[in-house]
Amino acid sequence: MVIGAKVTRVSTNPIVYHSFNCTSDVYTKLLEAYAQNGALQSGKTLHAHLVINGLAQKTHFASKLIAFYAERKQLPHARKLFDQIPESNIRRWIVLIGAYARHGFYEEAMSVFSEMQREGVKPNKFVLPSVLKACGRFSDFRMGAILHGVILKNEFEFDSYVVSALIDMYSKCGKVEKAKRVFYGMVDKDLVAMNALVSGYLQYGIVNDALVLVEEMKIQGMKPNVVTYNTLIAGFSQEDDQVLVCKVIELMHDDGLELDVVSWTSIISGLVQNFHNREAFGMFKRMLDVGLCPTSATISSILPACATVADLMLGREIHGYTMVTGIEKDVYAKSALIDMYAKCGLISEAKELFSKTSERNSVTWNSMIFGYANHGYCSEAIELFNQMLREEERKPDHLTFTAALTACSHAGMVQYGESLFKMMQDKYAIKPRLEHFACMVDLLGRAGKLDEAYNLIQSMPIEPDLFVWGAFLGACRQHGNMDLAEIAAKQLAKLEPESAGSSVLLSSLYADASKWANVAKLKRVIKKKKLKKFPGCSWVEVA
DNA sequence: ATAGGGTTAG
Repeated sequence: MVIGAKVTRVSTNPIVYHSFNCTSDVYTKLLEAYAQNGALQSGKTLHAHLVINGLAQKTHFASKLIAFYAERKQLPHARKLFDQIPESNIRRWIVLIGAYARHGFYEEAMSVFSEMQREGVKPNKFVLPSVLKACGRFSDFRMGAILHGVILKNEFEFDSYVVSALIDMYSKCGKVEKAKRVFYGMVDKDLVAMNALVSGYLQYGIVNDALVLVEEMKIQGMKPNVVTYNTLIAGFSQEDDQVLVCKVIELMHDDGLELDVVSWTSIISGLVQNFHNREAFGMFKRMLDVGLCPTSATISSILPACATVADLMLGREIHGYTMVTGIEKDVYAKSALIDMYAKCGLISEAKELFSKTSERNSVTWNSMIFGYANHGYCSEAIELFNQMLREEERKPDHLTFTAALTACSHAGMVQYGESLFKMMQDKYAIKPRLEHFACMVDLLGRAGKLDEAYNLIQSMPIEPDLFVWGAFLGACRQHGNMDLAEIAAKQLAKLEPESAGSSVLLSSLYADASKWANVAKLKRVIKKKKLKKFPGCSWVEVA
């Protein structure tokens, strides 16, 4: 067997290894080769062979195997191996925590870090950036502040990786002042640290400070890179500020940089988020015209704009592209596709995608449950919700419960809905939000339990909004309760003076009750306030 | 080991 550059081409059949009676060296080379581009299956085969030869638990191999699985997002495999190694060495912890943080499992990253500390392993400067990242993404400021203490105590504050990660953590937690203080305390300010602070300013809405910082640092000789500019573009585009987006593009040109796929994706994403679907499609086309290939992020950004029957054709084309490129497997793109089909009413297509999915996150589940619930497949929605509860790797979140409660409300399942509302708080420690109260009011109200709905509203720990009162008013109308309807309408008038929605609803209520004089009076009020009723509309697809 | 773009919402 030849060992060296061509080692990736070696057969992955364990019988072949066995017959060659491999040495440790061969395994090491194989593992290193697989680490970069090996398929998951090849790695598993090699792993099996190491187990047979009693080598899997040797620290040297185990660390490499952990890294192999972690890199392919096989965190449960990585964790299992990790647990099988008795020896406690910080490298293993770094690999595992880093993998969790890189793949978005922030809670796991932090809990493994706590575990590491409980076992008496002292954090070093290599593990801290990953943990700080997890804190930031999870907005765990308390933990982040403790880590800041660890950094100072161990004199890690001169390590640029650690400090940049610290600034990023404070930025993500919305503690811009702290981020600023750390940045200005740096002796050698580096680009990554500056970019982290720019991102903090933007998230905090101090757009001008972000621009000023970049200009200031330019004067001091720092050269912004494409990451700096993309951060600015993303922030401005989300704010729907096309003028500033253009300004940044000009700055990029001045610096001799051109827009990359991340720049385009940021622009498209902002347009879609701000409902400029046509402009987003235009940008998407221009991006293709300049020869850039959309990534899974581009696809997940543009798909929500196709989630209407009128633009389904484009959505289908994009779906085709994801199948050809392999992007379809990406959990973001997959969830967006499921949502798109569901929103267009193509439940069976959504379902097919959902059932073929190997990797699902809460968004994937929620999209499908919402799809069912919003199209009247209430029992399917509830069934899927229960399946999610049974499959423990993904916990339901506040949107899962919104989706499930919506299904209950459409199906008139009052008791079950009430039990879910309770379970959400007691078992999953999710505080009810406005949308949950709105669902509950809708659920109780539709069932004619107006007093219970009203009591619920009055017991709310947060101020009811127009959806809550709107649901209540709708129920009052349905059941012809004028007294409670007037209470709701008054609250609505306070909340949404600029919209005529509640007044229109109230006027039809009065019409139902044959109080024509009141209808006329209301219509005058609406006219006087120049309120506009948004007409309902429908789309047909023209081939 | 650190910085940029992404999916669900009554």
